[in-house]
Amino acid sequence: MTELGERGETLLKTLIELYITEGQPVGSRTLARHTDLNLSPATIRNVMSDLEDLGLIQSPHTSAGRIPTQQGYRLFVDSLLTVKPLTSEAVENIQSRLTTESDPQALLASVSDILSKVTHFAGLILVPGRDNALLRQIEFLRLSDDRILTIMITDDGRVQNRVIPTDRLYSEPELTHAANYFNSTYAGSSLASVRRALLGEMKTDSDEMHEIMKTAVTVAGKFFDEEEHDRDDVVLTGEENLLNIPDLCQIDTLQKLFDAFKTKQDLLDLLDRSMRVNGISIFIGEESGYRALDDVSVVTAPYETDGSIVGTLGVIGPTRMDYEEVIPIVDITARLLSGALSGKHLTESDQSG
Amino acid sequence: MTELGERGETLLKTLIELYITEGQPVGSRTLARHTDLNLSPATIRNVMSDLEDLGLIQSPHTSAGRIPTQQGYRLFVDSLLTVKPLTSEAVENIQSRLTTESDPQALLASVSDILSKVTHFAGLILVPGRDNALLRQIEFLRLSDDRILTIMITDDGRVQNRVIPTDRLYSEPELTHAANYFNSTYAGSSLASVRRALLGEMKTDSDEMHEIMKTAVTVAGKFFDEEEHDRDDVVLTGEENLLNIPDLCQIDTLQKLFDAFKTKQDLLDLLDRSMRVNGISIFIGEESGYRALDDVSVVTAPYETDGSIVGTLGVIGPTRMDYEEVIPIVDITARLLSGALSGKHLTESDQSG
DNA sequence: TCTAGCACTCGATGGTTTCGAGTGCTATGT
DNA sequence: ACATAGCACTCGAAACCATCGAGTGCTAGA
Repeated sequence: MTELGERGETLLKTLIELYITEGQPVGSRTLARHTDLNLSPATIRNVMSDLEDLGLIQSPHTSAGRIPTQQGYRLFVDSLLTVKPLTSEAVENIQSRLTTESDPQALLASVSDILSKVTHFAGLILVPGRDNALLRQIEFLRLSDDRILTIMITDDGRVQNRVIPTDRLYSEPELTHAANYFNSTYAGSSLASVRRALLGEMKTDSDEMHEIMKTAVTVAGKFFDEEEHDRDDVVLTGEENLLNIPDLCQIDTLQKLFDAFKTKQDLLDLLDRSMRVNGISIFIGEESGYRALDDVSVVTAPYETDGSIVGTLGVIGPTRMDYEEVIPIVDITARLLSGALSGKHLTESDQSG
Repeated sequence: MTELGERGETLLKTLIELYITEGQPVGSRTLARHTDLNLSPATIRNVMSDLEDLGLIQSPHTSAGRIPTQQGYRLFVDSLLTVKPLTSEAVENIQSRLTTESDPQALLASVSDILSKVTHFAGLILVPGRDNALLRQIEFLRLSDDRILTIMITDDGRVQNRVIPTDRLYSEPELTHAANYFNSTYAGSSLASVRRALLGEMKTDSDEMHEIMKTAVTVAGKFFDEEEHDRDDVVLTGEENLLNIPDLCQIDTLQKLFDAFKTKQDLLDLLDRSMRVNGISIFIGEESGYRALDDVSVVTAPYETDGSIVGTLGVIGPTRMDYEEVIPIVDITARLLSGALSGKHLTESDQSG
C-alpha cells in the first residue's frame, strides 16, 4: 500500500508545513486544528500511523509529535508543495541588485551574495571554467629580461593575466609579432581547442616553424600549461548565516560543513551534477551523498548564456527550510541571471547605459 | 601593593601555563604539585588570594580553582612568558611552504594559510594596498568601439586590469601613443602621486593639452577613479579551525566572530593599528576594542619589504592560547616572509631559480 | 469508518541529596 | 613574620526522584 489517498496527502502536507514554520514535532491535536477536514485527533493518529509505516514521518520519541523524514520531504517537494509566487517587489529587488554589476565575473560572484541575503542561508554559484569560452585576443608584454606578462581576453569578457618566466630574452617587436600571429591564427577558437592545437604544435619539429611562430607557441604554451585557472570554480557566500540556524547548532555538524566549504570540491561536484539536469534540483539531507551535507538541503538551478546552460547556482540551508519560498527564489534568480548574461558579450557592443 | 614578588610571579606563570594546557580552573593543590617551591597548598592559597586582589586571576565560583583574567594574561605575555624556540624543523616547514610560491600576490595569500595550518587557529594577513607601489607600466587595449582594457603593472609585480567604458571611439595607434606618453611621464611614481597628478590634470583647461595627453588622462583617470581596488585588504583563512575550539563553543560568540570575518573591516582596522607598532602585538580578549573579538586573542607581527614595513600578519585564536608557542610562530613567519619578499621586485631581475 | 475513552510512555522540569574539590580562616609551630 | 595543618564552609556536578503534560496506541462503541 504505497498509496496515501487525498486525506493522507493533505495531512502530510500540513504537517510538513507546520513543522517547517514551527520547528517543533507536530502532534495529532495540533494537526487536527490546522486542517479543515474536521477530523478528530484520534483519526488523525491513525493516518499518522500509516504515514509512519510508509516511512514519511517519524517521532523522535514516544510522547512527542511527528517530524518529516527525508522521504517525507522528498514526496513533499516532488508533488505536494505549492510554491509561493514571489512578490514583484522581491523580483525587482533581485533584478536591481543584478543590474548594478557590469563586469560579468563580478556579476556571477554577486549572485551568490544575493541568494544568501534573500534566503538568509548560504548562497553558492558555479562559475564556469573558461575552456568553452572563445579566445578573443592575447597580448605579450615584456616585463623584464626574463619575464613576460601574458594577457588573454575571452569573448565572455573575462581577462586573465599571468607572468611567464622565460629562458631567453625576447624583444618587444618580436613579442608583438608573435601575439599578432597568434591572434590571427586562433582568435575565435575555444580555449580547449587552442590548448589542443598548442600541444600538437609543440610536438612537431620546431625547425619547420618560423621564429615568430616558435615564440608564440612557446610563450602561449607556458600560459596555457597551468591548468588550474581554467577549472570551474564555486563561489560561496553567507556561510555565517548557517550559524544562526537552530537546526544546525551541533558544533561538529558545522565543523564538517565548513570543512567542505573550504575545500569546495564536494560543492563543485554537486553543482556539476545538477548542471546536467534541466531545471531545479533539490538534494535533501543525505540524498546528495556527501557526508558534510547530510544535515542540510541544497536547492539549485542552472543558468544559461544565450540559450545554453553554462553554470548552476543555488542555496544551502537546513533540511527544514521553507522550500515553497526558496525554490522560486532560486528559480527566478537563475532566470534573471541568464537574462542579464545574454547579450553581455563584449564582441557585441550593443549594450550601453 | 602592586608588587608581586618573585614567588607570586612564579605561581602566576605556572598557573597560567597549567590553565592553558589543561583548560580547567587550577586549584592550590594542583599548583603546589606543579611547582618546585615546596610550598603547601595553604600557603599557595594565600598567594592566590593576593593575586586575585590584584585582579590577575579569578575564580569562576567559590569552590573552583582560579583562572587568569585578561590582566593576568597581559602580565604573563608582557613579562612572564618564556617563548619556546621553534624547532629548526618547524622553521624549515614554514620556509619551504613559503618558497613554493613565486607570484608575490599569491605568496601573501598563502602565508595566511600557513599560519592557520601551523597554529590550528585562523591565520590572517594584511595585504597592502597599491597606493605606495610604484607605477611600472600601463597599457591600453581596444576591446570594442566603446570599451578599453587597461592594464597596470606595478613594481611589486602585481598586475591589475580593468575594462573601461568610453564615450567615443579610440583608435589603436591613438591608444598606443597615449600609453607611451603616460608611461614616460609617470613610470616610477607612486600610485598615490599619479592619482594626485591626474586629478590636477583633469581640472586644468583641456584645450592646453595635446590630444594624446587628453586621451591618456581621460582613460587612465577612469582607471584610477575606482578607489576600491587600491585599499588594503585582509586575507583570512582557517576560520573553520575556530569551530573546533572548546572555548568558543557558544554559537552566538561564533556568530559575532564570523560576521566580523565577513565584513573584515574590524580586522583591517586592527591590523592597520598593529602595523604602526614595531614588533609583535598581542590583543587579549576585549583589549582590541572590537566586540566581535571579545572572546579571542590576536597575535600579529608586521612584515617588511626591503627594510620598510608594508603589512601585518597574524593569528586569531582563543584567549586561552599557547602564547609561548604562537608568538614565535608569528614572529618567524613575519621574518621569513620579509626575507622572501625582499629582492623579489620585478625591476631587479636578479632572482632566478 | 470515525470517534471517544483510557492507560501508557517518555521527555522536560524542578527539587533534593550526595559528593568532592577547593576555599578562607584560625591556631600553631618555626 | 612566615609557613603549615586543621577545619568548617561553599558551591557546582551528578544522581535521583516525583510530577507534569503532550502525545501515543489500543479498544470499544456509534
